Amino acid sequence: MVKEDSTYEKISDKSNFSEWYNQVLSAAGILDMSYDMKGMFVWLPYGLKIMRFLQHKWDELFQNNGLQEVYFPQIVPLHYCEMNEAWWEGFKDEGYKVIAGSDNKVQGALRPTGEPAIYPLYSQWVRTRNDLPIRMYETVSSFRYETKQTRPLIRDREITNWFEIHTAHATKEEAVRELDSHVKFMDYLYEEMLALPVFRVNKPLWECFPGAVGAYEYYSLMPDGKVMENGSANNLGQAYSKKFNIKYKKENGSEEFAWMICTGNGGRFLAAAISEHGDNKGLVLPPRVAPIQIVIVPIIFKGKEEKVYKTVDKIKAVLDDLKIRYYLDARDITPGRKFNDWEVKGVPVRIEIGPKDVEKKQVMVYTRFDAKKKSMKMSELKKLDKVLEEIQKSMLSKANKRLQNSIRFVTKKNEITKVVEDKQVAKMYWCGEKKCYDELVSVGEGYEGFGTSVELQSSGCCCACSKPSHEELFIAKSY
RNA sequence: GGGCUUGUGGUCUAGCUUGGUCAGGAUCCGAGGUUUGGGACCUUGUGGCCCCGGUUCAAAUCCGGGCAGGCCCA
Repeated sequence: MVKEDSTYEKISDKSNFSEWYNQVLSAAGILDMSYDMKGMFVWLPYGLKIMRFLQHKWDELFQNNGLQEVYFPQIVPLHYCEMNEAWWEGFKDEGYKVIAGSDNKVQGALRPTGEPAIYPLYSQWVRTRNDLPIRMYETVSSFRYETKQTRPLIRDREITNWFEIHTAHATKEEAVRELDSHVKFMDYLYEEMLALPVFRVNKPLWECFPGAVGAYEYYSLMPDGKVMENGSANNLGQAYSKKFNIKYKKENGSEEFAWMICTGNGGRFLAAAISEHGDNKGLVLPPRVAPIQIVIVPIIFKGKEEKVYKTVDKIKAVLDDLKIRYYLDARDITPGRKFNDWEVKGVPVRIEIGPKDVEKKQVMVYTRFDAKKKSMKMSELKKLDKVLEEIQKSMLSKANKRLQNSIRFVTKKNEITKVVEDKQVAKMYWCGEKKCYDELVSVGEGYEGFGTSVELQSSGCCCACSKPSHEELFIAKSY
Protein backbone atom coordinates (compact mmCIF):
# COMPACT_ATOMS: atom_id res chain seq x y z
CA MET A 1 0.00 0.00 0.00
CA VAL A 2 2.48 2.56 -1.16
CA LYS A 3 -0.16 5.21 -1.63
CA GLU A 4 -1.81 4.99 1.74
CA ASP A 5 1.51 5.19 3.49
CA SER A 6 3.37 8.29 2.66
CA THR A 7 5.68 8.73 -0.24
CA TYR A 8 8.12 11.58 -0.29
CA GLU A 9 6.90 13.82 -3.04
CA LYS A 10 8.04 17.33 -3.76
CA ILE A 11 5.62 20.18 -3.36
CA SER A 12 6.14 23.39 -5.33
CA ASP A 13 5.71 26.85 -3.97
CA LYS A 14 2.05 27.73 -3.69
CA SER A 15 2.55 30.82 -5.83
CA ASN A 16 2.74 28.39 -8.73
CA PHE A 17 -0.81 27.30 -8.04
CA SER A 18 -1.52 24.82 -10.83
CA GLU A 19 1.55 22.77 -10.10
CA TRP A 20 1.18 23.06 -6.34
CA TYR A 21 -2.44 21.92 -6.47
CA ASN A 22 -1.74 18.71 -8.34
CA GLN A 23 1.22 17.89 -6.16
CA VAL A 24 -0.70 18.38 -2.93
CA LEU A 25 -3.55 16.17 -4.09
CA SER A 26 -1.06 13.47 -4.84
CA ALA A 27 1.37 13.91 -1.93
CA ALA A 28 -1.40 14.05 0.68
CA GLY A 29 -3.00 10.92 -0.67
CA ILE A 30 -6.23 12.53 -1.86
CA LEU A 31 -6.33 11.37 -5.47
CA ASP A 32 -4.37 9.20 -7.84
CA MET A 33 -4.45 11.00 -11.14
CA SER A 34 -2.84 8.31 -13.24
CA TYR A 35 -6.09 6.55 -14.11
CA ASP A 36 -6.05 6.46 -17.88
CA MET A 37 -9.30 8.28 -18.60
CA LYS A 38 -9.22 12.02 -19.04
CA GLY A 39 -11.03 13.91 -16.30
CA MET A 40 -11.53 10.87 -14.08
CA PHE A 41 -9.55 10.18 -10.95
CA VAL A 42 -9.13 7.59 -8.24
CA TRP A 43 -10.11 8.60 -4.73
CA LEU A 44 -7.41 7.31 -2.36
CA PRO A 45 -8.24 6.18 1.18
CA TYR A 46 -7.29 9.40 2.92
CA GLY A 47 -8.92 11.66 0.35
CA LEU A 48 -12.10 9.65 0.37
CA LYS A 49 -12.17 9.75 4.15
CA ILE A 50 -12.13 13.54 4.09
CA MET A 51 -14.78 13.70 1.38
CA ARG A 52 -17.01 11.18 3.13
CA PHE A 53 -16.65 13.07 6.35
CA LEU A 54 -17.92 16.19 4.68
CA GLN A 55 -20.67 14.14 3.10
CA HIS A 56 -21.75 12.85 6.53
CA LYS A 57 -21.96 16.47 7.62
CA TRP A 58 -24.38 17.37 4.85
CA ASP A 59 -26.36 14.15 5.30
CA GLU A 60 -26.84 15.05 8.94
CA LEU A 61 -27.67 18.66 8.10
CA PHE A 62 -30.19 17.87 5.37
CA GLN A 63 -31.88 15.04 7.20
CA ASN A 64 -32.20 17.06 10.38
CA ASN A 65 -34.03 19.57 8.23
CA GLY A 66 -36.48 17.09 6.84
CA LEU A 67 -34.90 16.34 3.48
CA GLN A 68 -34.96 12.71 2.46
CA GLU A 69 -32.13 10.98 0.69
CA VAL A 70 -32.95 9.14 -2.52
CA TYR A 71 -31.08 7.57 -5.38
CA PHE A 72 -31.94 7.82 -9.05
CA PRO A 73 -30.34 5.66 -11.74
CA GLN A 74 -27.23 6.88 -13.53
CA ILE A 75 -28.66 6.14 -16.93
CA VAL A 76 -31.33 8.57 -18.04
CA PRO A 77 -33.66 7.66 -20.93
CA LEU A 78 -33.16 10.05 -23.82
CA HIS A 79 -36.84 10.93 -23.94
CA TYR A 80 -36.57 12.17 -20.36
CA CYS A 81 -33.70 14.41 -21.45
CA GLU A 82 -35.68 15.70 -24.39
CA MET A 83 -38.54 16.86 -22.20
CA ASN A 84 -36.57 20.03 -21.65
CA GLU A 85 -35.37 20.78 -25.15
CA ALA A 86 -33.49 23.97 -24.43
CA TRP A 87 -31.60 22.24 -21.66
CA TRP A 88 -30.80 19.19 -23.75
CA GLU A 89 -29.62 21.37 -26.60
CA GLY A 90 -27.01 22.80 -24.25
CA PHE A 91 -26.01 19.48 -22.74
CA LYS A 92 -26.23 16.85 -25.41
CA ASP A 93 -22.78 17.50 -26.83
CA GLU A 94 -21.19 16.95 -23.48
CA GLY A 95 -23.38 14.01 -22.62
CA TYR A 96 -22.09 10.44 -22.45
CA LYS A 97 -24.38 8.08 -24.31
CA VAL A 98 -24.66 4.52 -23.16
CA ILE A 99 -24.68 1.81 -25.77
CA ALA A 100 -25.26 -1.85 -25.08
CA GLY A 101 -26.39 -5.02 -26.74
CA SER A 102 -25.23 -6.71 -29.92
CA ASP A 103 -26.62 -3.90 -32.05
CA ASN A 104 -24.98 -1.17 -29.95
CA LYS A 105 -28.30 0.49 -29.38
CA VAL A 106 -28.24 3.73 -27.40
CA GLN A 107 -29.88 2.98 -24.09
CA GLY A 108 -29.77 6.48 -22.65
CA ALA A 109 -27.36 9.08 -21.33
CA LEU A 110 -25.22 9.09 -18.20
CA ARG A 111 -26.80 11.82 -16.13
CA PRO A 112 -25.15 15.18 -16.74
CA THR A 113 -27.36 16.54 -13.93
CA GLY A 114 -30.17 15.12 -11.88
CA GLU A 115 -33.14 17.04 -13.30
CA PRO A 116 -33.98 14.85 -16.30
CA ALA A 117 -33.87 11.72 -14.15
CA ILE A 118 -35.78 13.09 -11.20
CA TYR A 119 -38.44 15.42 -12.55
CA PRO A 120 -40.32 12.93 -14.74
CA LEU A 121 -40.90 10.91 -11.57
CA TYR A 122 -41.91 13.98 -9.61
CA SER A 123 -44.50 14.48 -12.31
CA GLN A 124 -45.98 11.07 -11.51
CA TRP A 125 -45.73 11.51 -7.78
CA VAL A 126 -47.59 14.81 -7.64
CA ARG A 127 -51.35 14.69 -8.12
CA THR A 128 -52.89 16.73 -5.33
CA ARG A 129 -51.77 19.46 -3.06
CA ASN A 130 -51.24 16.86 -0.38
CA ASP A 131 -48.42 15.36 -2.41
CA LEU A 132 -46.43 18.55 -1.90
CA PRO A 133 -43.93 19.52 -0.81
CA ILE A 134 -41.44 17.00 -2.11
CA ARG A 135 -38.11 17.53 -0.46
CA MET A 136 -35.37 15.15 -1.54
CA TYR A 137 -31.68 15.03 -2.24
CA GLU A 138 -29.17 12.59 -3.65
CA THR A 139 -25.38 12.28 -3.55
CA VAL A 140 -24.16 10.85 -6.81
CA SER A 141 -21.76 11.17 -9.71
CA SER A 142 -22.61 13.25 -12.74
CA PHE A 143 -20.94 12.88 -16.10
CA ARG A 144 -19.95 15.54 -18.58
CA TYR A 145 -17.73 15.08 -21.55
CA GLU A 146 -15.78 18.27 -20.91
CA THR A 147 -13.91 19.60 -23.89
CA LYS A 148 -12.15 22.22 -21.82
CA GLN A 149 -9.03 21.43 -19.85
CA THR A 150 -9.94 19.16 -16.98
CA ARG A 151 -8.61 19.68 -13.48
CA PRO A 152 -9.03 17.28 -10.57
CA LEU A 153 -12.04 18.13 -8.35
CA ILE A 154 -12.49 21.38 -10.24
CA ARG A 155 -13.50 20.25 -13.71
CA ASP A 156 -13.95 16.50 -13.96
CA ARG A 157 -15.68 14.35 -16.51
CA GLU A 158 -17.04 12.29 -13.67
CA ILE A 159 -18.19 14.73 -11.03
CA THR A 160 -18.07 12.58 -7.90
CA ASN A 161 -19.61 13.04 -4.48
CA TRP A 162 -22.03 15.60 -5.78
CA PHE A 163 -25.16 16.36 -3.79
CA GLU A 164 -28.24 17.87 -5.32
CA ILE A 165 -31.36 18.92 -3.54
CA HIS A 166 -34.58 19.05 -5.52
CA THR A 167 -37.72 20.35 -3.91
CA ALA A 168 -41.20 21.05 -5.26
CA HIS A 169 -43.76 23.28 -3.54
CA ALA A 170 -47.38 24.31 -3.86
CA THR A 171 -46.78 28.05 -3.63
CA LYS A 172 -44.20 30.56 -4.63
CA GLU A 173 -43.87 31.77 -1.04
CA GLU A 174 -43.17 28.31 0.26
CA ALA A 175 -40.51 27.84 -2.40
CA VAL A 176 -38.82 31.08 -1.38
CA ARG A 177 -38.71 29.91 2.25
CA GLU A 178 -37.15 26.68 1.05
CA LEU A 179 -34.52 28.59 -0.91
CA ASP A 180 -33.64 30.55 2.23
CA SER A 181 -32.99 27.36 4.12
CA HIS A 182 -30.76 26.05 1.32
CA VAL A 183 -28.75 29.23 1.59
CA LYS A 184 -28.35 28.52 5.28
CA PHE A 185 -27.15 24.99 4.49
CA MET A 186 -24.49 26.32 2.18
CA ASP A 187 -23.41 28.99 4.64
CA TYR A 188 -23.12 26.34 7.35
CA LEU A 189 -21.01 24.01 5.23
CA TYR A 190 -18.74 26.80 4.09
CA GLU A 191 -18.22 28.80 7.23
CA GLU A 192 -18.82 26.35 10.05
CA MET A 193 -17.31 23.26 8.52
CA LEU A 194 -14.75 24.29 5.91
CA ALA A 195 -13.69 27.61 7.44
CA LEU A 196 -14.16 29.16 4.02
CA PRO A 197 -15.61 32.56 3.25
CA VAL A 198 -17.23 32.74 -0.21
CA PHE A 199 -18.76 35.22 -2.57
CA ARG A 200 -22.50 34.68 -2.43
CA VAL A 201 -23.90 36.52 -5.40
CA ASN A 202 -27.03 36.93 -7.46
CA LYS A 203 -26.85 35.91 -11.07
CA PRO A 204 -27.97 38.36 -13.71
CA LEU A 205 -31.33 37.06 -14.93
CA TRP A 206 -30.16 36.34 -18.47
CA GLU A 207 -27.67 33.85 -16.97
CA CYS A 208 -30.41 31.88 -15.20
CA PHE A 209 -32.57 29.15 -16.73
CA PRO A 210 -35.28 30.57 -18.99
CA GLY A 211 -38.29 31.19 -16.80
CA ALA A 212 -36.38 30.84 -13.55
CA VAL A 213 -36.93 33.41 -10.84
CA GLY A 214 -33.31 33.78 -9.78
CA ALA A 215 -30.27 32.11 -8.34
CA TYR A 216 -27.65 32.45 -5.68
CA GLU A 217 -24.26 31.39 -6.87
CA TYR A 218 -21.26 30.72 -4.70
CA TYR A 219 -17.76 31.61 -5.80
CA SER A 220 -14.49 30.76 -4.10
CA LEU A 221 -11.45 32.96 -4.35
CA MET A 222 -8.53 30.84 -5.49
CA PRO A 223 -4.88 31.55 -4.59
CA ASP A 224 -4.14 32.81 -8.08
CA GLY A 225 -6.80 35.50 -7.78
CA LYS A 226 -9.29 33.80 -10.07
CA VAL A 227 -12.72 32.91 -8.80
CA MET A 228 -14.27 29.46 -9.06
CA GLU A 229 -17.99 28.78 -9.23
CA ASN A 230 -18.70 26.65 -6.22
CA GLY A 231 -22.31 25.64 -5.86
CA SER A 232 -25.58 27.33 -6.49
CA ALA A 233 -29.08 27.56 -5.10
CA ASN A 234 -31.66 28.06 -7.81
CA ASN A 235 -35.17 29.34 -7.60
CA LEU A 236 -36.55 27.58 -10.66
CA GLY A 237 -39.99 29.12 -10.35
CA GLN A 238 -42.29 27.09 -12.56
CA ALA A 239 -39.83 26.83 -15.43
CA TYR A 240 -39.07 23.16 -14.91
CA SER A 241 -42.43 22.07 -13.60
CA LYS A 242 -43.93 23.29 -16.87
CA LYS A 243 -41.39 21.34 -18.93
CA PHE A 244 -41.77 18.17 -16.90
CA ASN A 245 -45.45 18.56 -16.19
CA ILE A 246 -45.28 18.62 -12.40
CA LYS A 247 -48.68 19.98 -11.31
CA TYR A 248 -51.55 19.52 -8.91
CA LYS A 249 -55.28 20.23 -8.85
CA LYS A 250 -56.37 23.12 -6.68
CA GLU A 251 -59.59 23.22 -4.69
CA ASN A 252 -61.38 25.11 -7.46
CA GLY A 253 -60.40 22.47 -9.99
CA SER A 254 -57.80 24.50 -11.84
CA GLU A 255 -54.27 23.18 -12.26
CA GLU A 256 -51.21 24.75 -10.71
CA PHE A 257 -47.62 23.95 -11.61
CA ALA A 258 -45.24 23.29 -8.73
CA TRP A 259 -42.71 25.87 -7.61
CA MET A 260 -39.26 24.35 -7.51
CA ILE A 261 -35.90 24.86 -5.89
CA CYS A 262 -32.65 23.04 -6.55
CA THR A 263 -29.25 23.31 -4.95
CA GLY A 264 -26.06 21.39 -5.54
CA ASN A 265 -22.35 21.11 -4.94
CA GLY A 266 -19.67 18.52 -4.26
CA GLY A 267 -15.96 18.00 -4.74
CA ARG A 268 -15.35 21.66 -5.37
CA PHE A 269 -15.92 22.22 -1.66
CA LEU A 270 -12.80 20.23 -1.05
CA ALA A 271 -10.92 21.84 -3.94
CA ALA A 272 -11.55 25.25 -2.41
CA ALA A 273 -10.59 24.17 1.11
CA ILE A 274 -7.35 22.60 -0.10
CA SER A 275 -6.51 25.67 -2.15
CA GLU A 276 -7.35 28.19 0.54
CA HIS A 277 -5.83 26.57 3.60
CA GLY A 278 -2.95 24.59 2.12
CA ASP A 279 0.63 25.84 2.25
CA ASN A 280 4.05 24.94 0.91
CA LYS A 281 4.21 21.88 3.12
CA GLY A 282 0.90 20.49 1.93
CA LEU A 283 -2.62 20.23 3.18
CA VAL A 284 -4.03 22.08 6.18
CA LEU A 285 -7.42 20.74 7.23
CA PRO A 286 -9.98 22.60 9.32
CA PRO A 287 -10.44 20.55 12.52
CA ARG A 288 -14.17 20.09 12.08
CA VAL A 289 -13.84 18.19 8.82
CA ALA A 290 -10.50 16.50 9.46
CA PRO A 291 -10.96 12.73 9.65
CA ILE A 292 -7.97 12.68 11.97
CA GLN A 293 -7.93 15.72 14.24
CA ILE A 294 -4.96 14.73 16.34
CA VAL A 295 -2.13 12.36 15.58
CA ILE A 296 -0.09 10.94 18.45
CA VAL A 297 3.56 10.31 17.68
CA PRO A 298 5.35 8.35 20.39
CA ILE A 299 9.09 8.86 20.52
CA ILE A 300 10.65 5.59 21.46
CA PHE A 301 14.07 5.04 22.94
CA LYS A 302 15.40 1.58 23.59
CA GLY A 303 14.38 0.34 27.01
CA LYS A 304 11.94 3.17 27.61
CA GLU A 305 9.12 1.98 25.37
CA GLU A 306 6.89 0.85 28.19
CA LYS A 307 6.91 4.15 30.07
CA VAL A 308 6.04 6.07 26.93
CA TYR A 309 3.22 3.75 25.97
CA LYS A 310 1.74 3.93 29.45
CA THR A 311 1.48 7.69 29.02
CA VAL A 312 0.09 7.24 25.52
CA ASP A 313 -2.75 5.21 27.05
CA LYS A 314 -3.52 8.08 29.40
CA ILE A 315 -3.59 10.52 26.50
CA LYS A 316 -5.89 8.24 24.55
CA ALA A 317 -8.29 8.08 27.47
CA VAL A 318 -8.53 11.87 27.60
CA LEU A 319 -9.04 12.15 23.83
CA ASP A 320 -11.74 9.47 23.98
CA ASP A 321 -13.53 11.50 26.66
CA LEU A 322 -13.36 14.60 24.50
CA LYS A 323 -14.65 12.61 21.49
CA ILE A 324 -11.67 13.74 19.45
CA ARG A 325 -10.82 11.78 16.31
CA TYR A 326 -7.20 10.70 16.82
CA TYR A 327 -4.70 8.27 15.39
CA LEU A 328 -1.71 6.67 17.10
CA ASP A 329 1.18 6.39 14.66
CA ALA A 330 3.11 3.39 15.92
CA ARG A 331 4.92 2.66 12.68
CA ASP A 332 8.53 1.56 12.94
CA ILE A 333 10.05 4.61 11.26
CA THR A 334 11.74 7.70 12.63
CA PRO A 335 9.67 10.42 14.30
CA GLY A 336 10.82 13.08 11.83
CA ARG A 337 9.38 11.05 9.02
CA LYS A 338 6.04 10.78 10.78
CA PHE A 339 5.98 14.52 11.49
CA ASN A 340 6.33 15.27 7.83
CA ASP A 341 3.83 12.66 6.71
CA TRP A 342 1.09 14.11 8.86
CA GLU A 343 1.97 17.65 7.99
CA VAL A 344 1.56 16.88 4.31
CA LYS A 345 -1.79 15.31 5.14
CA GLY A 346 -2.83 18.43 7.03
CA VAL A 347 -3.73 16.89 10.40
CA PRO A 348 -4.53 19.93 12.60
CA VAL A 349 -2.71 18.88 15.78
CA ARG A 350 0.15 16.54 16.59
CA ILE A 351 1.03 15.30 20.04
CA GLU A 352 4.61 14.20 20.57
CA ILE A 353 5.34 12.10 23.59
CA GLY A 354 8.83 10.86 24.51
CA PRO A 355 10.80 9.89 27.64
CA LYS A 356 11.68 13.50 28.46
CA ASP A 357 8.02 14.45 28.41
CA VAL A 358 7.10 11.49 30.56
CA GLU A 359 9.58 12.75 33.17
CA LYS A 360 8.08 16.24 33.10
CA LYS A 361 4.48 15.01 32.98
CA GLN A 362 3.88 16.87 29.72
CA VAL A 363 3.52 16.45 25.96
CA MET A 364 4.59 18.55 22.99
CA VAL A 365 1.68 19.95 20.99
CA TYR A 366 2.25 21.05 17.40
CA THR A 367 -0.42 22.97 15.54
CA ARG A 368 -0.32 22.60 11.79
CA PHE A 369 -1.85 25.82 10.59
CA ASP A 370 0.60 28.16 12.36
CA ALA A 371 3.45 25.60 12.67
CA LYS A 372 3.91 26.29 16.38
CA LYS A 373 5.12 23.75 18.91
CA LYS A 374 4.45 24.17 22.62
CA SER A 375 4.59 21.97 25.68
CA MET A 376 1.38 21.12 27.49
CA LYS A 377 0.99 19.64 30.96
CA MET A 378 -0.72 16.25 31.07
CA SER A 379 -3.27 17.81 33.39
CA GLU A 380 -4.21 20.33 30.69
CA LEU A 381 -4.92 17.83 27.94
CA LYS A 382 -8.63 18.23 28.42
CA LYS A 383 -8.30 21.67 26.85
CA LEU A 384 -7.42 20.11 23.51
CA ASP A 385 -10.95 20.36 22.15
CA LYS A 386 -10.71 24.11 22.75
CA VAL A 387 -7.39 24.19 20.95
CA LEU A 388 -9.07 22.59 17.94
CA GLU A 389 -11.90 25.12 18.05
CA GLU A 390 -9.41 27.97 18.21
CA ILE A 391 -7.68 26.64 15.13
CA GLN A 392 -10.99 26.41 13.30
CA LYS A 393 -11.77 30.02 14.15
CA SER A 394 -8.34 31.31 13.23
CA MET A 395 -8.46 29.54 9.89
CA LEU A 396 -11.78 31.15 9.06
CA SER A 397 -10.66 34.60 10.03
CA LYS A 398 -7.41 34.30 8.12
CA ALA A 399 -9.28 33.21 5.00
CA ASN A 400 -11.82 35.94 5.56
CA LYS A 401 -9.12 38.56 5.65
CA ARG A 402 -7.66 37.36 2.38
CA LEU A 403 -11.05 37.50 0.70
CA GLN A 404 -11.89 40.95 2.03
CA ASN A 405 -8.48 42.29 1.06
CA SER A 406 -8.91 40.99 -2.45
CA ILE A 407 -11.93 43.15 -3.20
CA ARG A 408 -11.21 46.56 -4.71
CA PHE A 409 -13.96 49.04 -5.29
CA VAL A 410 -13.64 50.88 -8.57
CA THR A 411 -15.55 53.89 -9.81
CA LYS A 412 -14.15 54.15 -13.32
CA LYS A 413 -14.26 51.60 -16.09
CA ASN A 414 -10.57 51.97 -16.85
CA GLU A 415 -9.61 50.93 -13.32
CA ILE A 416 -10.98 47.42 -13.74
CA THR A 417 -8.09 46.03 -15.75
CA LYS A 418 -5.49 47.11 -13.23
CA VAL A 419 -7.36 45.45 -10.37
CA VAL A 420 -7.97 42.18 -12.17
CA GLU A 421 -4.45 41.95 -13.57
CA ASP A 422 -3.29 42.53 -10.00
CA LYS A 423 -5.07 39.22 -9.20
CA GLN A 424 -7.86 40.89 -7.31
CA VAL A 425 -11.60 41.20 -7.63
CA ALA A 426 -13.13 44.42 -8.89
CA LYS A 427 -16.41 45.62 -7.42
CA MET A 428 -18.44 48.45 -8.93
CA TYR A 429 -21.85 50.03 -9.26
CA TRP A 430 -23.87 48.76 -12.15
CA CYS A 431 -27.26 49.82 -13.43
CA GLY A 432 -28.42 46.29 -14.23
CA GLU A 433 -28.54 46.68 -18.02
CA LYS A 434 -26.99 43.94 -20.11
CA LYS A 435 -25.46 46.52 -22.41
CA CYS A 436 -23.46 48.02 -19.54
CA TYR A 437 -22.57 44.59 -18.22
CA ASP A 438 -21.10 43.61 -21.59
CA GLU A 439 -19.22 46.86 -21.75
CA LEU A 440 -17.70 46.43 -18.29
CA VAL A 441 -16.73 42.79 -18.78
CA SER A 442 -15.14 43.34 -22.15
CA VAL A 443 -12.36 45.55 -20.80
CA GLY A 444 -10.13 42.47 -20.47
CA GLU A 445 -9.87 39.03 -21.98
CA GLY A 446 -11.33 36.22 -19.95
CA TYR A 447 -13.05 38.56 -17.50
CA GLU A 448 -16.30 37.43 -15.99
CA GLY A 449 -18.94 39.47 -14.23
CA PHE A 450 -19.72 36.64 -11.89
CA GLY A 451 -22.60 38.21 -10.03
CA THR A 452 -23.95 41.02 -7.96
CA SER A 453 -23.63 41.62 -4.28
CA VAL A 454 -26.42 40.08 -2.19
CA GLU A 455 -25.96 42.36 0.77
CA LEU A 456 -26.20 45.81 -0.71
CA GLN A 457 -24.83 48.61 1.41
CA SER A 458 -25.16 51.68 -0.72
CA SER A 459 -25.93 52.92 -4.19
CA GLY A 460 -24.12 55.13 -6.66
CA CYS A 461 -23.60 55.63 -10.37
CA CYS A 462 -23.16 52.86 -12.92
CA CYS A 463 -19.53 52.43 -13.82
CA ALA A 464 -20.42 52.24 -17.51
CA CYS A 465 -23.34 54.63 -18.15
CA SER A 466 -23.27 56.77 -14.98
CA LYS A 467 -26.99 56.32 -14.34
CA PRO A 468 -28.08 55.86 -10.71
CA SER A 469 -27.44 52.24 -9.74
CA HIS A 470 -28.54 49.96 -6.96
CA GLU A 471 -26.46 46.96 -7.85
CA GLU A 472 -22.83 46.11 -7.23
CA LEU A 473 -21.16 43.91 -9.80
CA PHE A 474 -18.08 41.75 -9.21
CA ILE A 475 -15.60 41.18 -12.01
CA ALA A 476 -12.65 38.78 -11.97
CA LYS A 477 -11.05 36.06 -14.04
CA SER A 478 -12.69 32.76 -13.46
CA TYR A 479 -12.12 29.02 -13.67
C1' G B 1 -10.80 25.74 -30.96
C1' G B 2 -5.39 28.41 -31.05
C1' G B 3 -0.34 28.39 -29.11
C1' C B 4 3.70 26.34 -26.18
C1' U B 5 5.73 22.08 -23.96
C1' U B 6 6.82 17.03 -22.04
C1' G B 7 7.15 11.47 -22.31
C1' U B 8 13.71 7.53 -19.12
C1' G B 9 12.69 1.37 -13.39
C1' G B 10 6.72 1.72 -8.89
C1' U B 11 7.74 7.34 -8.05
C1' C B 12 10.97 11.77 -8.98
C1' U B 13 14.82 12.77 -12.13
C1' A B 14 20.31 13.33 -15.03
C1' G B 15 21.63 12.66 -20.04
C1' C B 16 19.14 15.16 -25.64
C1' U B 17 22.09 21.20 -27.74
C1' U B 18 27.01 18.50 -30.54
C1' G B 19 24.32 10.59 -32.08
C1' G B 20 29.37 6.58 -29.87
C1' U B 21 31.80 3.17 -21.87
C1' C B 22 25.20 7.17 -20.39
C1' A B 23 21.55 4.36 -19.39
C1' G B 24 23.58 7.76 -14.01
C1' G B 25 21.36 9.61 -9.34
C1' A B 26 17.46 9.76 -5.59
C1' U B 27 13.38 7.50 -3.54
C1' C B 28 10.24 3.31 -3.05
C1' C B 29 10.19 -2.06 -2.53
C1' G B 30 12.93 -7.07 -0.60
C1' A B 31 17.06 -8.99 2.86
C1' G B 32 20.58 -8.08 7.07
C1' G B 33 22.42 -4.79 10.85
C1' U B 34 22.48 -0.34 13.88
C1' U B 35 18.90 3.30 15.39
C1' U B 36 14.54 6.56 16.78
C1' G B 37 13.26 14.53 20.00
C1' G B 38 12.36 17.09 12.39
C1' G B 39 11.99 13.42 6.17
C1' A B 40 18.26 8.18 9.93
C1' C B 41 22.63 5.40 8.51
C1' C B 42 25.67 1.15 6.53
C1' U B 43 25.84 -3.45 3.43
C1' U B 44 23.09 -5.76 -0.35
C1' G B 45 19.19 -7.23 -4.16
C1' U B 46 15.10 -6.53 -8.04
C1' G B 47 13.60 -3.10 -11.69
C1' G B 48 13.71 1.58 -16.95
C1' C B 49 14.66 5.00 -22.36
C1' C B 50 5.77 5.69 -24.57
C1' C B 51 4.62 3.12 -29.53
C1' C B 52 5.62 2.65 -34.94
C1' G B 53 8.62 3.96 -38.90
C1' G B 54 12.98 6.72 -41.05
C1' U B 55 18.28 8.59 -41.24
C1' U B 56 23.07 6.14 -39.65
C1' C B 57 28.34 1.64 -39.04
C1' A B 58 25.80 3.36 -34.48
C1' A B 59 19.60 6.51 -31.79
C1' A B 60 17.18 7.82 -25.06
C1' U B 61 19.51 11.66 -28.23
C1' C B 62 18.15 13.65 -35.01
C1' C B 63 13.54 13.38 -38.45
C1' G B 64 8.19 11.87 -39.46
C1' G B 65 3.72 9.80 -37.61
C1' G B 66 0.79 7.89 -33.56
C1' C B 67 -0.66 7.72 -28.46
C1' A B 68 -0.68 9.98 -23.66
C1' G B 69 0.24 14.06 -20.25
C1' G B 70 1.07 19.30 -18.66
C1' C B 71 0.76 24.74 -19.21
C1' C B 72 -1.15 29.30 -21.34
C1' C B 73 -4.94 31.77 -24.24
C1' A B 74 -9.90 32.20 -26.77
